[in-house]
Parts: sequence; C-alpha cells; structure tokens
Amino acid sequence: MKTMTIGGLSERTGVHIETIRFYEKKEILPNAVRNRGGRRIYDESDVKRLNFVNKCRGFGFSLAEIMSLLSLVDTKEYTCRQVHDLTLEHAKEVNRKIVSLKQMELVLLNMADQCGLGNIPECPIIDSLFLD
Amino acid sequence: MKTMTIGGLSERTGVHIETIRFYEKKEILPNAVRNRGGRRIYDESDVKRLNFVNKCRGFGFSLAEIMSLLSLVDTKEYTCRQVHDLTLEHAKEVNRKIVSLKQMELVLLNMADQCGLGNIPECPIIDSLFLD
DNA sequence: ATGCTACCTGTAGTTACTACAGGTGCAATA
DNA sequence: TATTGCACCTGTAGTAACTACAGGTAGCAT
Repeated sequence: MKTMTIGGLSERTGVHIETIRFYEKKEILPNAVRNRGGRRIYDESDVKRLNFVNKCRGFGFSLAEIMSLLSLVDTKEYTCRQVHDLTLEHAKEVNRKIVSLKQMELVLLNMADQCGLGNIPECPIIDSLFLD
Repeated sequence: MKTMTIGGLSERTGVHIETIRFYEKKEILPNAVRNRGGRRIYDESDVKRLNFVNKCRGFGFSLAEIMSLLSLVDTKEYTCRQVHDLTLEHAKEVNRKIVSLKQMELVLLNMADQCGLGNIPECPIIDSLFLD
C-alpha cells in the first residue's frame, strides 16, 4: 500500500520535490501511482530506488550511467563482474579529473607565488595570462 | 588595422568560431568591428584578450570570474595584491574539489574491491547502494 | 557568371537541476 | 459546513558554457 506523499519521500531521501518529479519525467523513476486526487503516492521500494539514484549521483555518476545501471538491475541481467567493471571505469574517470585539477592547482599556486603583493597595478599573473 | 577574420582568430587561439561569437554576445569580448560586408574583423589585441579568456577557462575560472578580472584590467583599477588574492581563492576552490573527488575515488575503489568478480547476479555494490 | 567556402543571425539542444506562475486537493480549524 | 492555508499539480523558463543546426549572404577563384 502506497501512502507516502512526494513531500514525505523528499524528507526520507533528502532529494528535492522538484528533482523527484524531474527524475520521473526523465524516466529514472517509474511513473508514480496517483491517489484519487491525482497526487503521487510512494512506498518503501520507491525510497530504496531514489536512495540508489541519489547515492550514485553523490559518487559522480551521470544520470545516463545511473539509468544503465538501473536497467541492468531492473532486467536482473547483470553480473557482479559487470557492475565491478563499470565502477572501476568510473573510478578511473574520477582519477583523471583529480590529476588535471592537481596540475591546475599547482599552476595557480605558482602564479600567486610570483606576485609581489604590492599595491601597484603591474602584476605578473595578468602579464603572463596576456602573453601569446 | 584589423584584417583577421573570425576563422583566423579561431585558428590563432584554438577557440571555436561559435564560442567566439558566444563570448561576444556575453560581453566577454567587445562587439567586433565589422568590414563593409558586415563580417567581424580582428587584430592582435583581440588575439591577446581571447587568449587570456581561454587560459583562464583552462584554469577553471568561470566566465563570471573572468569578466571581473577583465573589468579590473580594463579599468586599470587593479593591484597585484587583488589579483593574487583572487588567484589564491580560486586555488582553494580547486583544492576543495580535489579533496571531495579523492574521497569519492576511495569509496568507488573499495566497493569494486568487495566484488567477487563472479558471473552471478548477486553483487555487493548494488546491494549496498540499495540499502537504507 | 558560377560555384564554393567562410561567414552571418537566430534558435534549439546539452546536463542536472531550480524557480517560478497559476491552479487544485486535502486536512484542520471556526 | 465554510474557510483558510499548505502541499501538491502542470508547464515553462532560467542556470553554465557552450554546440549544432537551419536558412541566408559575402567574398574569392575560376
């Protein structure tokens, strides 16, 4: 029996109401069952699914990736190895981002380091950025 | 004398033609001078400014941040210290991203590690994501 | 004169939401 | 029972930073 309102689901999962409706429109969540008045009603299985989606988002998976994970789950046509590989693939992607951000950080810190901290308009950062 | 076409500017800077027009619309670049036929023409100062914008984007500055940097430069009302502080601020932001990505990476690798790599449907990753 | 390419404008699509506007269900209070 | 007020409804527009397209024109070479 579904009795939870969209507001209740939102509170249980920490996902904004608008985002829940957005996920439904994008077919990440199934079309919600409605009560007589036309309002969405949910139960524990909806909480589980939405938590899954939310956790995956927290790990940086895109909605497209989450959809493919969910369709594996929905059809039950997944193996542990498939999920393992997808996860590792994603971890590699995350690592690539880390590496490039680290490089960026280094350059920024170096640039800042070369500043005289003076109150004069000349600034080596601006100068170097305008070069070439 | 401006003689460079938008295609030339694009080649010189590595910035797509559409992006150059987009920057103009967003007022990051000034409205381009036009030739008799109504086409945009550029010179070396435009190359410099666009390179500045492009480098900043490469360092992860948002267009809004770049605009504020450029307006400092345009009005010549900046000091080395101001630019230094903005740069350091941004470096901190980059660092925060790195930290959270590292956490994410760790969790993903741990999850993958707990997999049996088997061809059975049961998978601890899926199970743990569906919990709570 | 013809044809080709580079250019022009304006609009729509991308990702993952968020923020409205204008209208309705539902539960509690007077 | 009537009314208030909140939670909900749909649909659209806005966000960032572009990219892609459609339908039309400039300019150059042949």
